[in-house]
Amino acid sequence: MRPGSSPPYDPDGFPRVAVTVDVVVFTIRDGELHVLLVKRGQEPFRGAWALPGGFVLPDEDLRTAAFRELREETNVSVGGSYLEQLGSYGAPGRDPRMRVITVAYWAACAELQQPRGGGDAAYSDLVPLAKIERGGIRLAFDHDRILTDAVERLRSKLEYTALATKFCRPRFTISELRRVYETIWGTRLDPGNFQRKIRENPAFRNLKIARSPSGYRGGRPASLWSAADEIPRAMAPPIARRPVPRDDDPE
Amino acid sequence: MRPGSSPPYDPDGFPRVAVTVDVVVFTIRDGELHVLLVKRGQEPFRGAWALPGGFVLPDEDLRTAAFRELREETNVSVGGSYLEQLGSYGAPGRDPRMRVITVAYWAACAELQQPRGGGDAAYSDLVPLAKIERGGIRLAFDHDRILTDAVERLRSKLEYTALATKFCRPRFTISELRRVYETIWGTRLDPGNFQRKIRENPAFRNLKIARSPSGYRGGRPASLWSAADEIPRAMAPPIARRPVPRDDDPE
DNA sequence: ATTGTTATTGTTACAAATACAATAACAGAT
DNA sequence: ATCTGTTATTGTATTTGTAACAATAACAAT
Repeated sequence: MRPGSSPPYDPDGFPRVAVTVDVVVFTIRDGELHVLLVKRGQEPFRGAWALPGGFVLPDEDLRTAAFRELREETNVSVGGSYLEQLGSYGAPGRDPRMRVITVAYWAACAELQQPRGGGDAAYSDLVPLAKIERGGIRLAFDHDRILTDAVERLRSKLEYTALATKFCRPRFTISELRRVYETIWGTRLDPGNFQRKIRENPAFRNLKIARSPSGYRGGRPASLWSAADEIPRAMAPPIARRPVPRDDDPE
Repeated sequence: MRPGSSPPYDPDGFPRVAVTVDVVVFTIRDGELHVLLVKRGQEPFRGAWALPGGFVLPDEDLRTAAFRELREETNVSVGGSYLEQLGSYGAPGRDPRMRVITVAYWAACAELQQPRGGGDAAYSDLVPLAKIERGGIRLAFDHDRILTDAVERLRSKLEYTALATKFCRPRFTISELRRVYETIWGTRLDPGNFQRKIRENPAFRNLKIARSPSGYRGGRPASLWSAADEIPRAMAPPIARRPVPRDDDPE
């Protein structure tokens, strides 16, 4: 049935459902993958960690709503970042008060400014994903599930797009890029082979300038690279994810 | 903002938004990829082709709603088929009457029974995708866009999952499976190499029985196979999609 | 038996990924 | 200046994977 017909269950012609957006923002800080969370200032789940998000306004695009809620609740703008729709979550009862369907987005960001709570969020901070995955933190609503799905999507999208560049500054060295992969996958990659893969991949552009000497700790200066496209496009061939030697090997 | 707070723009605490589901059902008929469509019996877009779909009921899961609307509008049940969420489409103005956000699903089916219109659908039929892609048919709302996204997802998911089995009966021969790939990709695949790939892939199980002699036109009887899992899981290695020699080669 | 058709297996050539070694380019210490 | 530590980058041999296509096997129909 569509609006216009008159279903018997609702005099208004359609059921009352609220639509929200929630955003999973990933960033790397101190060599660890972090997620941007808010601490809820309202019931239900008051005081619990949750994904930033909220209502879609009457004349607002879903994506726009995601950007806005993020800014309102965390004071974070993810302008040049990658933002993609993850999917919708609408199980009845996922919000104890009423029927709420949420459209989840996820983003990959370089160097986030320090978040600051706002709106319904009492507080906001970047939380290490490892802490959540170890079970140390439980999220409100079904946000655990949303986060799990987002992590899976992030890990797999790293393989076949140039998404990893979004975790770097506009100009980066190949080993910085490699460390992004290693951090998110929890693996170690061969520097030589990785070098070659990036060099031969048209999704990356060599700027042919050496890294400025500021803040580096000896060794041959790396040359700087940038992503060839604003939007991380599909790479051929992909970067293979190794069978995961999970534990950090001591060499 | 979340329900519970009191935004100034709406006395009820949340904006009035309708949520629908729409379903893209793919099947192969007469060696051609078809999509299940309905002919609209109501304004707007009365008489135009559209994806089957409609309102989510107050206590209904999104996926359940997709199954239900499909049954109501087309009389088609996609029980053992693969049904996956595609994404949500919620641009303001995508429905001329009011704000409607739709959650789109897509399905891969073997051998559909003949559809029959019902509910808001005056009529329902399987339409060859080629006809739509050639511009012969325009769909209502933003359903063209949804369909395009679904086709893209289908084509790429064929590569790295055993999804193609869902277009076959529970037991199938390798060449039937190959024809599924060839139909959907519009390519020709080497029978020998394809054979080997399937045989060595743990996502497929050899039943070690030959095809029953009914309805076959000479040649060595093929042995029958089935999918190893109910849900098409990721395959390693993937089946490579060839650079597309688009035109059907005359040999 | 012969022919036509499809399934299945083999073989070879080629392309790509990997492991690992070697070299290059620098900073800082001696 | 030379040495040492560190990182970037290139080279190479080996392994692995893929593709093309030829050959064989198993049947039905004639």
